[in-house]
Amino acid sequence: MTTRRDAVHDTLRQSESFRSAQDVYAEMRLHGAKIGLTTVYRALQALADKGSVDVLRTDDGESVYRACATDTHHHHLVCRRCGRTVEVAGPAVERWAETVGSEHGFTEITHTVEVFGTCSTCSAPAKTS
Amino acid sequence: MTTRRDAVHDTLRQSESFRSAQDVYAEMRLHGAKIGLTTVYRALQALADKGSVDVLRTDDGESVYRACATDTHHHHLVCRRCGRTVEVAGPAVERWAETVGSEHGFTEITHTVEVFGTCSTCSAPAKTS
DNA sequence: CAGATTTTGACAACCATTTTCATTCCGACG
DNA sequence: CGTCGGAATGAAAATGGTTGTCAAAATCTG
Repeated sequence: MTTRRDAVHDTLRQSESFRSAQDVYAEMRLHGAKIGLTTVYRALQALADKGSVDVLRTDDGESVYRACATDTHHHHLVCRRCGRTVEVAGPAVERWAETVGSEHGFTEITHTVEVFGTCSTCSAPAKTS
Repeated sequence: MTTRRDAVHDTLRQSESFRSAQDVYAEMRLHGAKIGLTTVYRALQALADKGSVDVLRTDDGESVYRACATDTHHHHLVCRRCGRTVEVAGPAVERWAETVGSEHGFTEITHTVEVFGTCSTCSAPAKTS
C-alpha cells in the first residue's frame, strides 16, 4: 500500500535540493514511472505529515519538499542559485526563539528559520565560454 | 498618483497583524472605499518592493502584508491564534546565520526567521460561557 | 471467489494572483 | 479652453498550483 509513497520518497532522496510536487511528478514520469499527479501530491502530503520530508514555501507560493537525513529538528542552508541544501542545527536560535517568545508572554513557541546564500560552486568565477 | 497606494498603506497600518490582499480589499470596501482588487494587489506589491511593508507567506500559500513600525531589519513574533504581531530584533540570529553560511562556503547570506506562539491574551483561561 | 475496503488517477473545481485591455484621470502643451 | 499622451484603474478573463470528485483498479478478508 505504500509502494507509490515509497517511490515518491525515493525520488526525493535522489535530490539534494527542495523539489516541487510537479517537479517530482515530471521526474518520475521521465524515468518511466506510472503514477498520477494526484497521487504524487497525496504521497508528498502523507510524507510531510509523517515528518519524513521537510516542506517549505517558495517565494512564489509553491510547496517544495526535501527528504532530509536527520529526523531531529534542524534548519536549512539553501543555495539560491542551484538549490543545493545543507542541513544545519542551530541550538542558539532555538534558545533565542524560546526566550523572545516568553519575554512577550507567548507560549508554545515554534519557529521557522531558513538561511539562503550562494554556495561556493555557484559563486565560483563564472566561465564565459 | 499615490492616493490609492496611501489608502492601502493606511488600511494596513490600522492592523497589528498580517493581512492578506483579499482581506485588505474587503475591509476597504466595507469602509466605503472605491477601489478594485487589482489595484490593491498592485499597491501591496509596490509597497513591498519599496520596503514599506513586510510580506510573508501563510502555510496555505497566501501572501500577507504588514506595515511595520521600523524599517530596519527585524523579525516577527506572531500569535498563531489572533495574529497579533510583535516586531523583534535578533542580533544573535543574524550572527548565527552569517556564521553558519560562511562555514559552509556560502556567500551573500540572507535569512528568514519567524517565531510563532500563542499570546498571553489567547492563552488566557478560556471562558466556557 | 464474492464482497468490502483502500488506493489510484483522469478530470473538474478552487481560488489567490496576474494579465489583458478598455476606460478614466490628469498634467502638458498648443 | 481643447485635446493629446502617458499613467493609473478596475472588470473580467486567464493562469497555475493544489485540492476535490468519483469511478475504475488493486488489495484485503473471510
